[in-house]
Amino acid sequence: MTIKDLARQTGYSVGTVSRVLNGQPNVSDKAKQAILDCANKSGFQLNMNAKYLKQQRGDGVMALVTGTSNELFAHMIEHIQRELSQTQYPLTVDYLDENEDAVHHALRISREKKPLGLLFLGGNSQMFAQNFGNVSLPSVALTADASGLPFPNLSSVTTDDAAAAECAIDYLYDCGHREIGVITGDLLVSGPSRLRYTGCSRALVRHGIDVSEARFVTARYSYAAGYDAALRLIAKNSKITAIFAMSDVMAIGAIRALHDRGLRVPEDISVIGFDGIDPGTYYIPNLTTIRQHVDLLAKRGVALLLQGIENRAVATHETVPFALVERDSVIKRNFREG
Amino acid sequence: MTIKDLARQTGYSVGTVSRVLNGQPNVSDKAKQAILDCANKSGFQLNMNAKYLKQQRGDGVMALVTGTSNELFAHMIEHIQRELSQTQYPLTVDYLDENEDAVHHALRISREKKPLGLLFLGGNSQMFAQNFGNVSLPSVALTADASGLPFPNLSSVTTDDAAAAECAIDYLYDCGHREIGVITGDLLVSGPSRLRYTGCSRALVRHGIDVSEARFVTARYSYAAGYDAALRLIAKNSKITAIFAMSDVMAIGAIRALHDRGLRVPEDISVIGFDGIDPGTYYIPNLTTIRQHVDLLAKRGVALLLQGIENRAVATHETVPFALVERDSVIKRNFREG
DNA sequence: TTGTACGCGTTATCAA
DNA sequence: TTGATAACGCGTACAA
Repeated sequence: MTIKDLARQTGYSVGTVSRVLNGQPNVSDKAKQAILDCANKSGFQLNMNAKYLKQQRGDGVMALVTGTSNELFAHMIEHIQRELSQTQYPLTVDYLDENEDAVHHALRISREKKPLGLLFLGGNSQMFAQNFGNVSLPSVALTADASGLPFPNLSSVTTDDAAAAECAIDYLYDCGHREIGVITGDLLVSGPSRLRYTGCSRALVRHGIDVSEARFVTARYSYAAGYDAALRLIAKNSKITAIFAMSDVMAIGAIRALHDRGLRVPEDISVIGFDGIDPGTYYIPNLTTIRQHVDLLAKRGVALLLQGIENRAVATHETVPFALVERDSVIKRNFREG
Repeated sequence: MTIKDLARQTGYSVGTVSRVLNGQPNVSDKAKQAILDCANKSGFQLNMNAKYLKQQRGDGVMALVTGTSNELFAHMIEHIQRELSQTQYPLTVDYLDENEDAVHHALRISREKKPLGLLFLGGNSQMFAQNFGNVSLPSVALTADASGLPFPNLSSVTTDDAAAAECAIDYLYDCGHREIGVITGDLLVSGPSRLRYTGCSRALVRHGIDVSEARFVTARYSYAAGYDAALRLIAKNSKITAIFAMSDVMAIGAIRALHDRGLRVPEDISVIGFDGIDPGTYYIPNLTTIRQHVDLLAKRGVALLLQGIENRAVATHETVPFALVERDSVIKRNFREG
């Protein structure tokens, strides 16, 4: 079934059929009726390959999500969808593997589907630095800070990761914790992790706590890695009374590990996470965390993208508020020292 | 950058360039070198629209995953990937929204990308029943039983959901529970849920427990829905000592709800889940569950697909073993009655 | 071993 | 308001 067949069956030409199918003007109601009827009856679908091949400019925006099962991004996509549904731009989402190069993919997409704009969820800034120069579409990076990058068409919206991490450490300190451990993401590949590390250091120094290597362990963003990391951390430093994990997923893995070692959370060790995803809400103990403002991230991201598309606005870099969510995985210690 | 440009730059013709890019024979090493060099240097990428449009038959298989953030399917995809990497068939994965029609999408894919075979993860059997007649590619449904359907090109691999649910109820019974509640999926849309319901009934009847409406509540497969469902269940039937939730996600939501009502799990109420996904492993209490054999599901699914592709084998319907994973969310009751 | 030319299904331009 | 026809970028007979 092609538009050619539709044309033959209805007695019109492919030109007219195409115009009807794309809702273009200058078609008689009679033709529209006949063609639409026939299309529905036969379950006709346009071949997008041909459409994209011919079309020199699409009409939607595309979101590139790096890292499949990522709760945070999943929610963000929902909000983006909602924002975009207020506009005329359809959204298409592509899911990429953790280790795929989002920018590389963006290049292909630009040529093939020719969207009006690009939304990057995740992906590390090194990718952007290296290859983004070749993409010419208005783009915005969500949760990856691009403010240091020299691209006039790449905006970004992020949580202030450094400040947020600082807030987490401050909170632990205020609860009386002095021996604080941190489970970080991979500082080499994750921009947000680096920023959060910076925030941690700043807070620790400010409180007169040494920023020794013994406080930090690195992990991938998974339950299993968090589990493992917690074990390494308490092996390295047995006096720890509180842990800041740079994601909720790692925090949950960590709590489980402590539990399996016979340590109670929060009575023996407190744990604070980062992100504010669903599973933390349903965990026992209810996970104390720094919540990223997912809907604002989405809302501002879409707004900046539209500005880029409609006003050719130059790249802007925004930061969005976060929130400390006090729940049950951090406890106040009785402390004598201050 | 098109193959035309590559041809011009290297002095060869588009025919030769195309042959090189597709690794076809009858090309001089010299030409191969020159063209590949030039392609790499310029970061050339084939336009897949044009490729698919022209190609009358692809060379890979496609997996259609219904329901984005679904842990079970995410793992299954990994295993499928692994299986397929042993073969010559590249895998492409498409993620569909919960409420999209996978078969509809399959139809489009068949025409546009022309894969050799289709793998359906999720999707309900009503879709298959209604529209699958139009797809002619060898296909296999994973976790959706298609044995009742009259399609010679649609195989299926499932866990024996009825037996598995029966096992869950038996286990609760053996642990001394008599007042058992069940959180089901939507019986109207979910085939597996219906089968599990059947298994539940069978086991309850066998144990002389009434199959009253008061034991059952329906929920979507989410934490929040599980939470809500547990509340409804204990409101309906306050004597319940054990709950079988038809997914781990619902089970976790349920445990949280019970916890918030001041009920301890498993001391006051036991909970058993279904699936065997990661979060259950890291939950506290460690979630007792019926584990689906994800890697076998993947392995057999791929095997059946290959048989369909390579031997035009007629559809086969298999069942794969499950496992009762005894962990900490179910407790043995002291019971007097037997 | 290489080049030429046609067609995949659509959009878009131009003439009718 | 409609119809013919030229692209879009590629694969592939077929000819050279």
